[in-house]
Amino acid sequence: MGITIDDERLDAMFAALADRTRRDIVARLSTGEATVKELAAPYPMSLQAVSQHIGVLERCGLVSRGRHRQTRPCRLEPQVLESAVLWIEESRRVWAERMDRLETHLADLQEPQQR
Amino acid sequence: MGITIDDERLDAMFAALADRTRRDIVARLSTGEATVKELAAPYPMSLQAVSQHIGVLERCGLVSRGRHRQTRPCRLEPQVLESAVLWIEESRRVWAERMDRLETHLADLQEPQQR
DNA sequence: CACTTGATAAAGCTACTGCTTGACTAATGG
DNA sequence: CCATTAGTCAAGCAGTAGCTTTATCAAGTG
Repeated sequence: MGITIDDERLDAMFAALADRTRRDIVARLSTGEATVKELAAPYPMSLQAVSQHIGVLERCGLVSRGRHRQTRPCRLEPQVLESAVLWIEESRRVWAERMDRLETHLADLQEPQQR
Repeated sequence: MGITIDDERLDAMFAALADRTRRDIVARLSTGEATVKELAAPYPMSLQAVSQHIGVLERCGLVSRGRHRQTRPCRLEPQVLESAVLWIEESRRVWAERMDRLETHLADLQEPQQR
């Protein structure tokens, strides 16, 4: 029971976000579309390397590429970020509930039974 | 400006969560402490492999290991999960704000200026 | 047409990951 | 004391990730 999110998608998404350059690109795209060349400009690596990073983001659904003249404008697809948040929040929820029960239990022990 | 979270920590955390076995261990630990042996039991891999996975989770602050008799009870440290959620929510917030402005702008274009 | 620009494809190289096995340590129990 | 249990350490190996360089393609521009 509980929300089950596709494991392969989570693998790919977390792996994609585990790279600073790719997180940077995601943050940049959250402010609007950009071409590969524009995205590559700030980095000391080749355009090809950045294109490969975008490929990783595209494969896990975080980014999509369109076509306009010779350029391939990239845009963020933020919906899938939701699945990562859902997974994290689920673990935190279970842990928090357990801590609540634990505190209640400890309080019960401390306070002698009133009967 | 805005919240800046330590990049190395995010690298390590997202990389740790990019593995199904490790996500599984995190989920298991959200329901309570467990020893290495207990955590390893469900998996077809060696105890050493699971111990290494726990090491990865420990290095990024998601899990801590205590000592009790011969065992090393592991427990979840869910606070650091917060930084991952914060990073994701920041990108989504920026994107959502931009979409709001875009909608407003499009509405302004559609509706002729009233003056 | 040839040339430039924006981008992908493919091959190769280094470094790291996930796993294995074998050896070791540390605490408990006969 | 020796044996067992729980776990770590270390070496090795196959597979992958992140880059590079070279080559190629596709869409303007002179």
